[in-house]
Amino acid sequence: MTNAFKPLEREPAYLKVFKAIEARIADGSFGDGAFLPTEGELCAQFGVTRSTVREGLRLLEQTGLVVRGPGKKFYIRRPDSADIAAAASKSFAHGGVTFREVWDALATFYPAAARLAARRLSVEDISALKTVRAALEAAPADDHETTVAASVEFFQHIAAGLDNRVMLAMLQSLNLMIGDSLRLVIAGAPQAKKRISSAQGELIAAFEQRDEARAEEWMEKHIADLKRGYEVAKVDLDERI
Amino acid sequence: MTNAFKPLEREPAYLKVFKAIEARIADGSFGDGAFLPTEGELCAQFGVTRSTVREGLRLLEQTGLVVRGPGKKFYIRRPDSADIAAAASKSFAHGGVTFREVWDALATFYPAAARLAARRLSVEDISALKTVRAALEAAPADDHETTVAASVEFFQHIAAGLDNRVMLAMLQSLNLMIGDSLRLVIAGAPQAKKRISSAQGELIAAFEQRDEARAEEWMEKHIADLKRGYEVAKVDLDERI
DNA sequence: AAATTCCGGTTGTCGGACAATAGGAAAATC
DNA sequence: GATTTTCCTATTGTCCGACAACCGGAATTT
Repeated sequence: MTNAFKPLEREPAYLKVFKAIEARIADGSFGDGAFLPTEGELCAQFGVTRSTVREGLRLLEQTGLVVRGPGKKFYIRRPDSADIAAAASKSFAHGGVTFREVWDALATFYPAAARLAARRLSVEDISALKTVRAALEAAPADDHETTVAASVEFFQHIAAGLDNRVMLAMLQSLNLMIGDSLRLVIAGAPQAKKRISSAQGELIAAFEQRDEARAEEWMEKHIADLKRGYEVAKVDLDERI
Repeated sequence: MTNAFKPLEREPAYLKVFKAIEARIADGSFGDGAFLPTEGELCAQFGVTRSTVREGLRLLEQTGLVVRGPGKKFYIRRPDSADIAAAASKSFAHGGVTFREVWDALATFYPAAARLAARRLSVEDISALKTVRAALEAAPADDHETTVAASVEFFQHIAAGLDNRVMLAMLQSLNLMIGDSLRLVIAGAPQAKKRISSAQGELIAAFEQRDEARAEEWMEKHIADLKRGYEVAKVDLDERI
């Protein structure tokens, strides 16, 4: 029975529309920022109805390849690291990953990133880190909001300073996932702010001296410390995010 | 002019449909694997027409939260690491990241992952690695296809053995991005297969001895080696993927 | 009991319709 | 002439109704 026919692929038209437009965007037929043809034109070109075209456009929209304001035309926009990070962290949340997995990833990837950061961060990046830390220290002790924001922002700047969109997106998605829960940790541990500030100080020093080993070491400590705060705050690490 | 009205957010109905269903999936109202109501029912529940419902469903579909075979009902499916990795690598490609960025990320993250793997890989994982390596060695020297496949699969198994869906997805998306281009490298470098096999052997030994430092070191070497092959094959690392 | 036929429910696609709005052209105002 | 206002057109967001294709199961036949 080797001569049996394989089931022929019946692809819905809206999917074909999606793929066709996606391909054209990928190969650069539309410049960045260019407008997509109107729905009416797409109907004519593809020979399908507007309903079908619109379903295809919705697929495109969700991939982040095109965007539009209400009532306006679609325009092309390449997804940037923030988009990818947001989409990924959302998917992780839906996929039911646990806090443990996220912290695990942080503890594995961020020290390596810190090592690279010691090599790669520009002086502007480093002074931006100093600004973040200054904001942290200036905040009153009970201002948890600022502490959380400064803590995440510190990570954010390091990731951005690596000058690598792939790593940026990945580290950023980790940041997004811990961001909210970090609030609990910081609110629950009285001396959290002081310890964070101290770790940030060491990291900045290591970056300035281009001391990779020290940067890695302190990043490890910093993350382990934050994670410990989790246990103090009695958050179940095996809980879904 | 502080008392000015802010533009009121007019959210299209199809977006509301999307968000409503997404929220219900997230909070577990639908069990995993459960079927979504039919389009007709959703129309009735939301009080909108099928066209609108369908646009919302297309958004859902693209996020990977629901899937369906042709002509069948949607059912709920949590996105797994492979989905996230595929979506991310596609977005990276659209975002125009370069080979250099991907290799950079590989060289940063994989050695750290290897260190963790030395701690965490089960004996089954390790014997799976041995199987992959055996397949590589058994392949004829000019069978580039098998070499590429075994090379990627080796990485894949390490990532999977970390027992962490977040890291798995991230490493997997890196694997996807290099997969295709690795072909060039291996076809272009005569002794590539031998060097890959040797590195794999060292890595396996390190994993078996739970020697983190050695695992990290050889992973660094392995990746640097592959990357060097890139330069030999005269691939422009600053080219878009 | 097994195979066949039939049928209802569901999806994929179509065509047309209309209100709301963004953006530009034309007219009115200064 | 420059600015404001008014209008018009193109486009989107939504609706309605329709129909063919198809899946799955029930009813029928063998």
